[in-house]
Parts: sequence; C-alpha cells; structure tokens
Amino acid sequence: MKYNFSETEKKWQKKWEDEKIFLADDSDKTKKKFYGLVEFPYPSGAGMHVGHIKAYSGLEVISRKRRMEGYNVLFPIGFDAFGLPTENYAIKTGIHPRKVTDDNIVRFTDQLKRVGFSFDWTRTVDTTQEDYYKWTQWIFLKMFENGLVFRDTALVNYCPHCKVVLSNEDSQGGKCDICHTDIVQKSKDVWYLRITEYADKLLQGLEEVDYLPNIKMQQVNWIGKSTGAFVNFKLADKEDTLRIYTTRPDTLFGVTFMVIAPEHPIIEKYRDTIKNIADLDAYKEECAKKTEFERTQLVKEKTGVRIEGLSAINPINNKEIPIYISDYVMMGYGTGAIMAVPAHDERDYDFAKKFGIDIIEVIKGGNIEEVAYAGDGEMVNSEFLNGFTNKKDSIAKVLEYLEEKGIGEKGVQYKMKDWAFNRQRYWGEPIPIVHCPVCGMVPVPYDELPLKLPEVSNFEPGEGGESPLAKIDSFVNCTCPKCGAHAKRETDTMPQWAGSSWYFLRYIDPNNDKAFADKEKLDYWMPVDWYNGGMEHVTRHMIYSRFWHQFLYDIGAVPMAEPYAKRTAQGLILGPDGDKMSKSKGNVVDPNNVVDEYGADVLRVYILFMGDYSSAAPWSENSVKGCKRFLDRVASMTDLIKDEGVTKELESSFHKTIKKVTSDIEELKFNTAIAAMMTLTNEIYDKGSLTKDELMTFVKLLCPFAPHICEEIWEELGGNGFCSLAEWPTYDEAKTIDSTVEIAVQINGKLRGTMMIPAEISKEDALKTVKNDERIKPFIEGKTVIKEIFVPKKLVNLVVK
RNA sequence: GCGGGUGUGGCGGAAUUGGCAGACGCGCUAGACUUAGGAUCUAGUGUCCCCGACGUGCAGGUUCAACUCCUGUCACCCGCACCA
Repeated sequence: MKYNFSETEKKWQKKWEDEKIFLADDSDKTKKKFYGLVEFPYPSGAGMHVGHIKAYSGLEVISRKRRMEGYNVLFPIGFDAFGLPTENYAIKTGIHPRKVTDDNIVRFTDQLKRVGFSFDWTRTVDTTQEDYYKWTQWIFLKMFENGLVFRDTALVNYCPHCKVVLSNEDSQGGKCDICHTDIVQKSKDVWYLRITEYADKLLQGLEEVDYLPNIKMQQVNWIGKSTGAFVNFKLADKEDTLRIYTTRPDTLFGVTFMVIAPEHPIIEKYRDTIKNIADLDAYKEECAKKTEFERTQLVKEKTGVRIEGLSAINPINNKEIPIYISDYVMMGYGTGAIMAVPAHDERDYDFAKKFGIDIIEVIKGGNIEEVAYAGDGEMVNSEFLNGFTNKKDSIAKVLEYLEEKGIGEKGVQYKMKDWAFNRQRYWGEPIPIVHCPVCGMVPVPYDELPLKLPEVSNFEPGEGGESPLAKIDSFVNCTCPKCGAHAKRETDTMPQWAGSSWYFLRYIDPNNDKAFADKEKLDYWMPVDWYNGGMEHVTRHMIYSRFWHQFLYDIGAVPMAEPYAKRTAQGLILGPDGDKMSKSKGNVVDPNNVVDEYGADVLRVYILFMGDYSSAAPWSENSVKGCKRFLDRVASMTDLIKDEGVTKELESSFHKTIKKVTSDIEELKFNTAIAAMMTLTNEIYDKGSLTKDELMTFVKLLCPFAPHICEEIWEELGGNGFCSLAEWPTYDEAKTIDSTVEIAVQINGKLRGTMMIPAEISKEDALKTVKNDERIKPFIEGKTVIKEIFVPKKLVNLVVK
C-alpha cells in the first residue's frame, strides 16, 4: 500500500471529529466506564513541547485500548490558563491576557489535534472562563463557610521579582517556582487555606489509592507527620512558660539549654527584662537579611546569642537552664522553641560545643566526647527512666509522667504548612470577599457569582505589592452584602493552582450552570480511574486537588474522598545532548516539526518506544527514523496478503504478540509492546506472506499507538467502521504455548549447546536425550554425573566430576 | 545530612523475577539494486590472545546456576533539607 502520511492523517482526524467517535456517553450509566485523565496544559506562548506529547500519549494508548475493549471512555482535555507567564507577557506587550490566552488555546488545540489524540473535544474547560471560575469561587466560599479560610499576618515566602506571596509548595528549594529568583521572608497579611486540617486525611487517603510508590512517598514526606510531645518549660521568676515540641521527650534529663527562633514573640514580651536586647536585635536583623540559600549553605556553623536576664526551669528536675536565640530553630515548625539535648542531637551538640554548654549523656552507646549520639541504648542519668533500653518504652513512660504532672502532653507536628492562597496579581480568580468596616470579612453571596474580573488597562502590580485590581475604583468600592454599609472588595486573586484543583470534576458536566457538576454524573464517572502527569506536581497540584476533593466529599458534594484511583508519572524527554530541554540550551524539539517531517504516527510511536515510560530518555532523530521505517513496513504488509495456501506458521506468534501487547500496555511498558510488534513484523517479512485476517488483527493491536495508518489499512482491507472502535484482539492461551521448545544445555553451569525438545517431556526423557547428544557426550565421557538439574522448558544442567 | 532511585555493547534500552545476558531500535561493516543514495533490500555486529576464554559500576559471598539474592564499596540522578 502506498502511504502518504500527511494527507492520510488529516483525513482520519477529520473523520474522527465528524463522526464524533471519541465522545464520552453520559446516557447509559450501566456501561462500564473508564475515566482517563492527563494534566491539562498551561497554554503558554512557547507552544507545545514534546514533553506534553509524552505526558498525554500514555493514557491516549490506554484510553484507545479501553474503547476497543468496550468501555465507555471519558478522556478529556482543557486549559489551565490563569497565571503569571501570561500576565507577564501582557505587561511586556500590552496585549490583554484574555487575547493572549485565547490565541494560545487555539494554537495548542490545533497542535493536539494534529497528533491525533482521541480527546473528547466537546468537554474542554478553560479555567479563565467566567462559567468555570464561578465554581472555583463557589468552592472557595464553601471553604470559607466551613472555617477553612483565614487571614493572618505572618512571615511568608515572597518573590521580589514576581512581587507575589508564594505558598510553601511554590517556593521549594528557596526559589520562586516561576522565575527561580531567591525568595525572601516577608511579614504580610495573607489569605490561607487550612490544608493542615486535612494533613491526616491526606496521609490516610494514600492507603486506599494505587499511586506509584515514589509518588506516595514524596507526599508522605511533604506532609511530614511526626509524633512527639509538647513540654512546658517555666521561665525562672516569671509566670510565663516556654512551650516546646520534641520527638524525644525521654531525653528531658539531658536538656542543658533552650533555643528559640529569632522571631519568637517572647523576646518582644520581655524586652525590658532582657539585659542584652540590643545584641538580640542585631542578631535578628542579621538573620532577616540572609536568604534561604545562605541559611542552608551555612548549616555547619552555628550562630546565636544568649538571652541575658531570662532563663528557664527544666520541669523534670527543676534545674535552671539558659535560653538562646538561633536561626537553626524555625518559627514555622513546632512552637518555634526547642529543648536542646546536646548529647543526642547533632545540631544541639555543635551549638553546645561552640558556646561551652554542658553536655549530659542520657543514652549509652556512643562517645559523646567526640560526637552526638542519636542511636538507641540504655538510659542513664535519668532517674526513673534509667535502665530503659527501648525508645518506645521510655517515651511512653515519660509521657505518662508529663501528663500526670501537667507539664506536657503527646503531640503531633506536620512539615506541611497552611496554603498561602492569595496573589497580588490580575490574571487570576478574584477572591469573592468584601471587607466591611462593620461586619468584617463578608463573603459575596452565592447568587452573585461569578465575581468577574474587571477590565483594566495596566496589569503592572503596585509598588507596595498590591494587586492591579486595587486601582479599579469601580471594582473596589461596593456595599456590604450583609449590612449595606460602604465596603471594599478584596483585590487579591487566587493562585495558579486554584483552577486546577477541581477541573477533573468539571469535565464530567462542563456546561452545567446549576452546579459544578451533576450529582448522578459524578456518581457514574468518579473517581478518575487513571491519572498521569509529571513528578513536579506530586507535592503541589496533587496535594492541593486531593485536599479540595476531600473537602468537597466532607460537605457531600462528591461521592468519594479520593479523586484519583491510580496515578502514574511519565519521565522527561531530554535533549539530544542528554540535558534537560530548555530554550537557553537550544536543545528543544518542537513536535510540529516532527509531525511535518515524519507524521503524527511516527512521533507517537517514537515517544513511546524511546525507553521506559516513567524514566527520562534523550531524544534521538535517528531513532525517529527507525520508527518511520517500521510504520512503512507495516503499510507495505498489504502487499504480502495471500489468503490461499498460507499455513498457520504465524498463528502462535500472533497469539503471543497479542498477549504481550495487551499486558504491556497495562503496565505502561509501551516500549516492549512496540518491540513485540516489530518482532512480529520481522517474522511476517521473513515468511513473506500473511492472511488478511492476520493483518487486520495486527492493525488493531497497533491502532492505539499509530491510529492514522491503522485506520487507512483497515479501510483498505474493507474493515467494518473504524479501526479505532474495532474489538480489541483476544488470544488463546493454549496457542501461545509451543509444543517443542529450545532448552539450554549446561555442563557445570556453563552453556554447551541448545536443543529442541518436546515441551512436556519428563525429566528422565530430557536427561536421556541430552546425554545421548553427540555434542554433549565429550563433556561427560569418563566422568561421573553428580547432579542433574532439569527446569521444564528452560534448561538441563549436568554437574560432572 | 535524610529519603528514594539508577548503574547492562559505540548509543536508547530488553531479560516471563534465580535458569541461553544483550530482545527491539539506532549506529556501524560488507554486499545487492541504482546515474545517484541521508531510499530500499540481504548478511553480519558484546570483548579478547576467536575450535577457547572473559563479560551486567567495583570487591567479596550464597547457589548446580546470579543483571537478578546477601555483605561491603564507588559513581551518578531525583526529592526534602538546621523539621527539634
């Protein structure tokens, strides 16, 4: 068959669209369903990247296979379009973000269609459309109503370049997620979502879902649950207590000092009592100047200042101990104060050595003259704890004591912090809250949603870091929905991650104007059966969206707590040089060029053939050509069809290939699935002929990977309807089993030959055959066989002496 | 520092979980067809001292048999990072 990919691909893309064959069907709720989800793209000006194609190709193949297996498939796509890159572009060019977004979406849509993805294009969502963000605001207000939204003035991550407050998740590694500038800590009035209230649920939920192990682990680490105890240390000669958090309350007898974070409020409270307040202020200022980077680089060298005039009493033995401030204690974790046990904590040890503080051993087993000992051992110097050798028992004992005396109690801490939720920017969802001088914070009534983004001409954030919306008087000034007094609107917008926290629900019912989605439809389609996306979203989008969904479950808005039944991740595509693709390195591959030169089918097959789907692999133009060659050979198979006089030589190979491709796809082993089809192709060519039915089976197997060429061959062969909707081939297990097999023959574990023998041969017969073989005889003649190993269908190994 | 992962030909990568290492593809070599080949086809291609031996980062161990299991070690990648 002559095959012109560029014409043929367009032809089938049009047919698929005209005949609406990839639309999900809401009408029959009895059909078994499959909801496959991929992370919707941010429609950036840079256009699509081959990485996008890889991210979608995995579930594209699965979804296509599911359709052929008879499932009702929902495989949607949309656009996560609010956010800074578009806004920054608008600031630079003066073009309105609405226009920029619309143009980019048109471009992305076109590119996705050229690759032949089987998305349901009737369900696309765009997070920046009013009828979409109306519901984002609705969920926000529900959270507000349920006490999950609060405002607080606190030290927050701030990007001086983007001029926005960032969440903890958005400032991983001390860098702004968008521009990679070093972030600074700034005291600001911030909106928070109380995600920490869901920390335990987010942790427990992981037990019932099927996520790749590393994905689960990263989330567990990010949530960072630790169990320990809170202990109250009385300040000497004062009424106040200093509350600390520790995971090792059993080392209380080893406490020789305390350390508090430089920002700890107790310093302000006792300004007048503290004798060296000037030193402390100077130290605080020094710390505030350090960037996150500097703080982590200077880990080795401990710094700090002793607070003169304040000391604490160790509640377990009433000893008076000094208090220091040091930046190795963070205000944001625990209580911002620690009890220091230098003998058994590396950081406390370094600090004690530097400041000449006593080091008391309470756990035997190390050499505390040299180094802190964090291991297990017998408790000493600890009165009623002496003699304990097990951490668990000693902690239980001391907790009992602390609780009885009322000086402390069991406690839990999380590394995860509440979600800083506002951005001082234009291109985002307006936060639907009114500030009333009488009533305080008042939610915009539900029936006034959406609270629309006003038109502005200048997108530049204000110098004081306020949102561009603050300059629009007609937006800012309003009346209080509660009391009617003159009030002002909140002018900050929601962060990038808001719209993507629930988009998978909107696909289910994208045009509903009564609810974010119809209850019955949610019951049918949820949960997402399989979600694939990037590892970079595991501790951001994945956590955020699970949190929102769990909240929606708690208010009865969705049918189950966990939105994603299964989550996998694709690996990066690296540049041909093996480096991460980036514009600055000039090693970016544009999928459009590949489609132009080789066709969409080649692009799809190559991306899935390059290597393990979950691992990174470098791009290779030559290997692309190899895939082109493969598909050309497939097209030419039509010339090999002979329906008469063809023996059944290929039958077993076909059954084996069907079996392998069917199971490999489910395990995301697309590379070996394709390899198996290549092997079968080679075999077909070796043999020189195949039947029409065999070729039809072949193209059905290949169809999820290279659908255009398969449709074309299918049509050529007179197949019924679309190959994309044909029934997935089945195999007969019995026919995958060979009656004779090649086994390895080893002497003393060394390969000495191979032999064809019946598969079901007995051990005795197999050994007899082997020993009588002319090639084997020389190895055993004159020697005694001391051991005979026979592994059916695999090998015979004779141990001789 | 903690956690996770990876290490196999010239390259990307396979190996049914302890049973013929190197499937499949690229590249390379030779040949065929061609005015031509960056097209196509055929054959070959782990290394070496090539009728034999050696080979899965390195060193040991278990086993009839180890890429696979155990001990130690090195290198690289990813995530978190003074988390009390």
